[in-house]
Amino acid sequence: MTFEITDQAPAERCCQIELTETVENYLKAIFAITSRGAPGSTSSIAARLGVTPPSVTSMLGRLRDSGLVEQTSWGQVALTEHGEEHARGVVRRHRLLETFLHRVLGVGWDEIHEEAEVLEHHLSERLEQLIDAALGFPERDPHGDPIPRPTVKHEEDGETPLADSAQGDHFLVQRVNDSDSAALRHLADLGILPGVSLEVESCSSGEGPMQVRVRDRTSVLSGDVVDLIRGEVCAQVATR
Amino acid sequence: MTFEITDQAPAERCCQIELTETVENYLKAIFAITSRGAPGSTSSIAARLGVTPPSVTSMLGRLRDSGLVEQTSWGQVALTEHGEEHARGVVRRHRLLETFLHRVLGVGWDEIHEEAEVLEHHLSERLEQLIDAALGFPERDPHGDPIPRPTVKHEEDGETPLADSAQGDHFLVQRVNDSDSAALRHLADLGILPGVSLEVESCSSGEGPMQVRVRDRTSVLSGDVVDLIRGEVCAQVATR
DNA sequence: CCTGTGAATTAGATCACTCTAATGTCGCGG
DNA sequence: CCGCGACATTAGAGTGATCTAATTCACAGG
Repeated sequence: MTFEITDQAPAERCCQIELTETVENYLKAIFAITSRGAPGSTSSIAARLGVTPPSVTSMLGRLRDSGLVEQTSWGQVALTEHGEEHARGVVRRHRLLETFLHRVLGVGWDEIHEEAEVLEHHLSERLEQLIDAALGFPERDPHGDPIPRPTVKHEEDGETPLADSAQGDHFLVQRVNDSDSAALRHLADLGILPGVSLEVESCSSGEGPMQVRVRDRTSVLSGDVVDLIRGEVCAQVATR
Repeated sequence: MTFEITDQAPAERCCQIELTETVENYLKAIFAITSRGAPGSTSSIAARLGVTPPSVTSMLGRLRDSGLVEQTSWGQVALTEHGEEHARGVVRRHRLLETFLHRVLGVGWDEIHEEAEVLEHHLSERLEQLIDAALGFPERDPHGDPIPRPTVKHEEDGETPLADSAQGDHFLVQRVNDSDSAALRHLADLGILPGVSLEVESCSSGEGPMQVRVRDRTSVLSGDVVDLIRGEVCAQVATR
């Protein structure tokens, strides 16, 4: 029986840890996992970051000591208020950068993610603000994902996965997960972008591939690709 | 027809060391020191990077093993061809970024250095090229420093230090060292920018302060500030 | 109620980068 | 020619981030 009380004052002894790129990536991973409702397990974090579970355990110890995460049950963690704030900041910079690179430098829809993935950790607050202003305080990035305002909570995952729609449904694409360049190119080729409406022509039960129609073109999307798309199921919709 | 393809990938062997931010900063420091003609001593590198001499010795060992520097005599190093190429790449990205931040985001003359100092290590080749093109392939950054072309050698230090000019000389400012924000603000206040011509009204022998006139305004520059300015001594010049 | 299984953790090691303290090496002035 | 001062290097240690291998833990099936 361990003495896991750790009731040390949750006072403002927040940041004894250095917010390195590594730490930010851990926070971002935990944020991404837990904001979808999934529990923040050691192995899920390890899988997402491409490291081994022991590495995660070790880092979680440091994050816990700095008050950025808290243990909820055995092997489960959640971000504290502080940790979530930092994580949202990283996401904000990521999406601002994507928007900036796309609009200002013309970097392709499918390439901005990798660039932003690096730069998000090295953008000063000043540049973040300047970019935000230069873009006219955008609310969504080119993939349709919402750009969190600084320190203001936002709804990360309001939309429905495409996989949840049924045959015959009309589906308004609002967001496309940006982590896979090849998939993004593929979707762009098919005309599947945020703001585009499509119709579900057939779908296997469960999580198989789907056949969808965009305007007059029918395409088959693999299950993996389907999982990247979120939006709204619409009873009746006019093609935009 | 001979098949002399044996030596096809010599570039592959060079990088057994990871080009981390730290390594790039060492290369940049050595480049900055040796391109001024000074010998690359352990302590000068240590001083420039704000680390202790033993740290430098240790890093130099790794750089030597990777063929990026070579020992010239006791405690003296110089960049190899490879090392210099990398160093110039970093300088190129630094100056491109300064130009970009200044022209596109309107970041102040005196603030771009700190931002570029971080971002230079995280700019992909693709973004480097896009920024270069978006700026119209600039040849000099906002401080007047030349932007090296990729892989093409350039003359780093063709100009004369202001300190070398004599009383009565007309001096065309071409470059202002970008490492000191406060000095840059001060010089901008005095109207001393690249492309501006000034007249030396008086100077102490050696390296003391100087009194200079820009248009109709006379200013006294401390020795430290004088050392930041490079340009050309002109017999006769029209104020631009 | 016990045990097997899978996940989490601990143990022990490595590598990069840094430090302080101790030692080595050069070159110059007496 | 010797020693002294300045500089470089070696020795030894610490931190961050990672790994593999061994161990511990929680829970479910028999």
